[in-house]
Amino acid sequence: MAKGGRPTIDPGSVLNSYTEPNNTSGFKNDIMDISTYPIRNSGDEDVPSPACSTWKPVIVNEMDFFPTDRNCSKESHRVNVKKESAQGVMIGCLGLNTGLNLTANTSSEKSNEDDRTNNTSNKKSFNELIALQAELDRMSMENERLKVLLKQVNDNYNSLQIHFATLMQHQQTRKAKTGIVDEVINGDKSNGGGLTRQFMDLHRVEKDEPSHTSSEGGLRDCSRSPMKDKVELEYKKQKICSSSSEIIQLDLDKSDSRNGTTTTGREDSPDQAIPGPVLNKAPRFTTSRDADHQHPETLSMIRKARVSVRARSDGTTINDGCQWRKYGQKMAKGNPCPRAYYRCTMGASCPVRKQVQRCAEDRSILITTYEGNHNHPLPPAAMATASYTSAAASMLLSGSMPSADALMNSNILARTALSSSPSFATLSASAPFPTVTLDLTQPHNASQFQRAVQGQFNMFSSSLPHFMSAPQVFGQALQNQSKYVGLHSSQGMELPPFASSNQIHTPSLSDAIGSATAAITADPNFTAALVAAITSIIGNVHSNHSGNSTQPTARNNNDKN
DNA sequence: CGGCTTTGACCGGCGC
DNA sequence: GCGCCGGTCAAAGCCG
Repeated sequence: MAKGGRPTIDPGSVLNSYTEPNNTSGFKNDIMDISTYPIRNSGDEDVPSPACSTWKPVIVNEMDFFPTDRNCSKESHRVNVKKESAQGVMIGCLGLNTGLNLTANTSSEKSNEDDRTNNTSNKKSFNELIALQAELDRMSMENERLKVLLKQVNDNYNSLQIHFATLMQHQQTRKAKTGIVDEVINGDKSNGGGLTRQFMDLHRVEKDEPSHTSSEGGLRDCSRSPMKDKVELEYKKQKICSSSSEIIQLDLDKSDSRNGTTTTGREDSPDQAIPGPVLNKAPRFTTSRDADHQHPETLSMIRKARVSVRARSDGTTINDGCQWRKYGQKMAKGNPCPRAYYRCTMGASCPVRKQVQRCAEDRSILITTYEGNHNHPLPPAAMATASYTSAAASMLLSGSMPSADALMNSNILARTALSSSPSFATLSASAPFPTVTLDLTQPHNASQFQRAVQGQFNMFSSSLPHFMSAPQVFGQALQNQSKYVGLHSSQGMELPPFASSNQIHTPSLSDAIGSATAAITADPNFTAALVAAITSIIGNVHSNHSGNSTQPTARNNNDKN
């Protein structure tokens, strides 16, 4: 307990849990966007899973939602026809003669009370008939609508099936090529996690022991009971369908694991030894170049978009340059570590919140999830590193952000960087709110991310002629980052493993990203923040991996000194 | 005394 | 309708 409050458990000692929900609660709110999946024609053959031939889709071609009602209606009308035809009322089951002959009542020349009674009865029956017909029409329309809906669901299901099969094929191909199955982010977590992790489990399922497949795996083990496999697969597919709109799962570890070494920055060219991304699909957010036409839902989604940072830290929270006030702490299901809720107090009514929780599996990992936009200027310390996660967030929100051109460019960077550094980031729109997770627990993740960004910088910067001066931002960014170091050191923050000894003052990229995430939306000019990100990253790369610092790095070092 | 943390209560969404 | 769960509120308490 840092200050005040009733004595209780130290949140720092037990804080956390990965932001991905656990299996029991991580899927209930998931929305699946299958619109981007390829639509299969009804005549297409089912594509069996390469992992298990027993996977057969259940295709429902058509369904009559009101067979009973319709029969009843027909029968009812049939009766009515008999009943009314004598009075000139023509009624068909599928069509109603609206030119009803209502002159039957005119024959009541006797004008006695019996006739009036009969007329009243006839009119009543007629009204009932009209109502029934209307109801029938309504049901028919509803039936047609549901048919269309069912067809869409079937198409989407088939598309997902193809997509899944493609993923499995991709996995097998890559495995055959590399001989090593990737450990994805949080790959050490066997059963926990939400959709992302679940998807990862699918991703890595091929290497799982058969005994592990009872709950999570089993897709490949076709030697087991086909029926059981089918059931499990269907269940898994349902979970995916219900929870996954899309995942861009990037595995950085594979390049290193394949090489058996940790890449060390500048020696490697950005486009070298980095496999292509496991880009399952494009983000579901369609690109909109017209900010004025943003839908309220989209804007709301932007506000709700979250950036999660996984970083090793012994402190209760990572220092991100912002001021936070804790306003709550809860025990999250599936994680023995409590989740702490913080609110930004730098602005009068700043809506930015963050959640801090320790990873259940590895409590040295602190997961910080940021949400919201700062409505106040940020200190340089926060601004400098805010952009680290800007790229990730921009990728997450690609096409949904107001500034179209800038975001397109930022997406270029984000996609390039992240695609070049698989496993550094996991993008998930499946959660209740779209979330991009930056995993900085692996040293090479950070270094590869830096390297990837660096390699793309020239191309990227050329497309941003209107951006603010990169060296300017760069110098300030690194200067500000250097200020973090002492603070973090005093808080027991660990230095990044990739930082060389002679650069002991180089800030932890994890911390930097943490602070960046906190301030991710602080800058209304998102592109400027993105430039700051690029330049900062480049600076870090140079300062971390090269004694021959580039000018910005040297400048930074000078600033630090 | 102001500012902060702690923590139980409360609220709303969601699934059954 | 009920229970679960995540998120938030606010009173209580602590510290400088």
